Amino acid sequence: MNQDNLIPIPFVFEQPCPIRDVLDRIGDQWSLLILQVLEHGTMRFSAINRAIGDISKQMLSKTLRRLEEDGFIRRTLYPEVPPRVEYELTDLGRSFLVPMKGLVAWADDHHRAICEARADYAARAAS
Amino acid sequence: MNQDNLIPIPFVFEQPCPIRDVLDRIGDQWSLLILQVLEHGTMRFSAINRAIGDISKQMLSKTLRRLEEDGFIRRTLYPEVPPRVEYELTDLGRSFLVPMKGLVAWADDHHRAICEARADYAARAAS
DNA sequence: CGATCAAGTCTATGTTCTAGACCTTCGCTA
DNA sequence: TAGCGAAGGTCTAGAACATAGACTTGATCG
Repeated sequence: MNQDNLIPIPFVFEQPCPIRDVLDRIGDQWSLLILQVLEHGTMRFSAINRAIGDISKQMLSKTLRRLEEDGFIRRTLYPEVPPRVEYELTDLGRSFLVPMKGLVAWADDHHRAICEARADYAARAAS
Repeated sequence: MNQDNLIPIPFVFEQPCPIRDVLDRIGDQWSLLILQVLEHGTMRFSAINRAIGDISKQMLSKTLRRLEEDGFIRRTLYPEVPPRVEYELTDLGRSFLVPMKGLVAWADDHHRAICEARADYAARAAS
């Protein structure tokens, strides 16, 4: 019935799995980008919006809320008119930047190789 | 018209941006998970499927194709019946594991803190 | 009086993901 | 000899999610 005893699988995620839990939250289109932007200091909603450029306000709002929920960022509302809201990294968020910078550096270093791989793939697909 | 000269923004992504290019591809629900699974060696389609557990075949197929396109993994088809297809990391893919392991280690180390942050947030939301 | 600001939310529309049926070709079983 | 199951997918229908853009709120400016 189950193949697992016939064909051994080298690796299976236990469920629930802490890595998956974190990666599922952080591994989306926008979270890493937002954290990267906030590295440069406290920022207001619209400033983050403009820094990223092509994120919708709804998605930004939702992602910020999730990052706040997970303790990566702190949200401070100043009840002025018009309202002012500032976002900044928490200690947890700042500590996350360390492994993330490794990822970003890798991306920077290997971007050319990836582009070449894409060109190769396209060339092979065409033939 | 444009606020950028009135309110300085500490950070703006240039477009096109290599970091965004890589992060947009790798930063999805499944790519990191698949690469992590493949760290343990060459695997067949259905083995990856079972290792991850809750990915749909379509998504797995699509994500594998994208990873292959970007040069992270190599796909080898053995024209037997039934067909056998094996996936393995390329050198590029393996080099990516280095920064990724940092991320995974961080996730492991800080999972508890994140869970606490979530509980705090829920408690504050309830009150 | 009307426009404008910031930080969102709401809505309509469009894109993407999921679950599950289906395809192929062969060997095995009944 | 008819039918089943295997592997690695693809196809389809429906659900979930993302986007663009209008709308809100209340003080301030012209």
